[in-house]
Amino acid sequence: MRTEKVTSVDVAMRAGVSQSAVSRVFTPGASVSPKMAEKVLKAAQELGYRPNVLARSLITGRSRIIGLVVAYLENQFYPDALERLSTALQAHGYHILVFMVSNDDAGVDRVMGELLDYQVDGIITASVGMSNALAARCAAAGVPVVLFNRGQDDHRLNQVTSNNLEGGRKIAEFLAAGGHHRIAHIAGWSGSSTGRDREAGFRAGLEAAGVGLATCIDGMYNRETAAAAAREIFAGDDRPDAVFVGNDHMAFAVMDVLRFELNLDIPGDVSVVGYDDVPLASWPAYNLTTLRQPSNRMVEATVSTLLGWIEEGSSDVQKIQIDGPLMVRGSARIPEGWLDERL
Amino acid sequence: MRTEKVTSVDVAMRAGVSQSAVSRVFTPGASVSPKMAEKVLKAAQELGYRPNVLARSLITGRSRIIGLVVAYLENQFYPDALERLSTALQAHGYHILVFMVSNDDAGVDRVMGELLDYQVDGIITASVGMSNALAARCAAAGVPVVLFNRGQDDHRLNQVTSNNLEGGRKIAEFLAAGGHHRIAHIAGWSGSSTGRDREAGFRAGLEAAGVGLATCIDGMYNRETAAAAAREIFAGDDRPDAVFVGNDHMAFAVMDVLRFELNLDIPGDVSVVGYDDVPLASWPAYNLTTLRQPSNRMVEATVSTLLGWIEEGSSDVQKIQIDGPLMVRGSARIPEGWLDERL
DNA sequence: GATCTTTCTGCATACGTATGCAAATTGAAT
DNA sequence: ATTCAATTTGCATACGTATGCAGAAAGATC
Repeated sequence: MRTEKVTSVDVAMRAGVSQSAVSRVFTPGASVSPKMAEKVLKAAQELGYRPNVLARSLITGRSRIIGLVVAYLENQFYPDALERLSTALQAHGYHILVFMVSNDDAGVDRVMGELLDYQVDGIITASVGMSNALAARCAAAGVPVVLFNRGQDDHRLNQVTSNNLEGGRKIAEFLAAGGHHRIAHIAGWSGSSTGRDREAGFRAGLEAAGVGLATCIDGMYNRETAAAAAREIFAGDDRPDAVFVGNDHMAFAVMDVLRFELNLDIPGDVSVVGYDDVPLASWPAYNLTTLRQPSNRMVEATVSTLLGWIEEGSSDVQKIQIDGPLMVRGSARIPEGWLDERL
Repeated sequence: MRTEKVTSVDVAMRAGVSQSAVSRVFTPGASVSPKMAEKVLKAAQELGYRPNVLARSLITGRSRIIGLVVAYLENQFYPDALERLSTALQAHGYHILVFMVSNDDAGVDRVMGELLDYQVDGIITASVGMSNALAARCAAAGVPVVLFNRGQDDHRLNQVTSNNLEGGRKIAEFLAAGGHHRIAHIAGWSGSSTGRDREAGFRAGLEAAGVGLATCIDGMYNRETAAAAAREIFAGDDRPDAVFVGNDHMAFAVMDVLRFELNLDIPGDVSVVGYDDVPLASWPAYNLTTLRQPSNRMVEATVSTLLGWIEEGSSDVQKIQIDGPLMVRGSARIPEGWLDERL
């Protein structure tokens, strides 16, 4: 069953030329005469030859592999991003090697070793942080890193996020304008920059509008935790009339609790706002008002940053924040005249 | 910024031994004395040496890379499977290289070339078919293939699916027992074995129960197409009282149309049954009755088949079908006594 | 046609590792 | 201590490709 591979040497013999000639024909921009190219391509065709990427990488030092580190794909935002990233990189001749990881330092640490073993040309972490020691190791290995949807202070790490502060602020403004009085927040994981920034922006926005924040619980970006938080917050008599949930994935769980366990009407009794605008948010069953993270533009920025470092040897660290619009739908009361103003 | 890599030669020099000794220390099962191992590991530690997987692959002929071909990650079933596959393979020291592809022959064809260029040890296609020419090419290259959630006649291709025929039959039985009279089917893509088998099983089951199939439209595994089909089927006066939708992903779209466009009650006016049991199906907003594809067991079967071929040189082609239970929830009328019988 | 440039080709070597073989070391057995 | 077997080690080479260098071929110029 094991099959003899056809190599550049085989092609060279068949075409009656040297191995280097074959190599050059398959190396864009190398110096080859038209008739040499023709001979070689013909022979290659006949033998079914294709260059061995791995062998090539050994000498060029380029593997055309990008390592993607990701903690979980349950939140629809990430498969969506993965699909876009993969497609975009594929168009540039790169491919994604996937590393699933538990989102703690030990897990990331272990995986990062394997990652470097594969001689990846670059690393994207999706919603995963990185110890400074690791950042240093990647830098030492000459492998550029882009944190996707996660911020971090380290001066070696590129990062692409939405403008979470501003996003939180917009949502506060929207809810305040809607005349809500008791506003709650089920926050994103406080161990993540996204969670912290959205909360900070939200708090700042409320303060600016002169409205207080009634309650705030960390939802850990987890469905169960968020559901439990919702039960707790909405148990008492003077329940909130609005809640901003740190991402859509949790917001769906919260809406399920409010509607099906507590029999509350959305948005009649409570307004719910999420963050991300995953596809599901726009499906009628949820119809969730949410702040869009423009994943297409985030992916674009991620890819161009990464390729800039890899192919053009760039070395200025990018900290890119991308603004997204509030997608006003039916899960939250819409302030008088709000939609008109924005047309 | 480019950094000199530390190689086995560097370690050898530092430890005062030969390069081959270093190699052996890092090759499980090789013959090395304890004190040699100690010396080498110490030097390796100090220099931060780790073996280069790519260079290793050049000589062993094993890349420890599995190519995953996938058409789209919108249907939650696939990110879920991807996560499980990646985790399982990681535990065996393999990693997944992702290839996104449009689900037509040309797309698959193009991508399969790139795939082989990377010298992958095996290929998994998720819900993607493969021309016989391609199957032949992979066989010729000695690369085993497992079709995940897709059947195909080719005798060289392993495949792991749920028992789609039986699943379709179970659903028919359930709907018939529920006393439905006008039963419709929005089928999975007829270009796929899963779509065809589920439909065939469903038809057979209905026939066995003496109930006719009112309408059947191909939903192409696509939300929009399925929604359009629902509008068409449920437009007239004598609308169906039940519909089996070829997968959950489409079923959600159908439920949205029924509820929010046509103001029908589920399951009061119409029963809806899906296929897959993705996580979303159990969320209260949909609470979808559906046939579970046990993705954990499907992944297990896929991984063990693949590793059997790769590591033990197995060569019997597996066509594995895994039975799944019907998850009875609230989207379809439950036949009298049905739940009791099954306890 | 002779000379000078330019373009093309082959030779040799390098990338980082694994492994067959023979030499060297160790240990056991006498 | 001597012999023999078993274990460990180093040497040399191979994997499949890219590339600097020098020589060959092909054009360009007069």
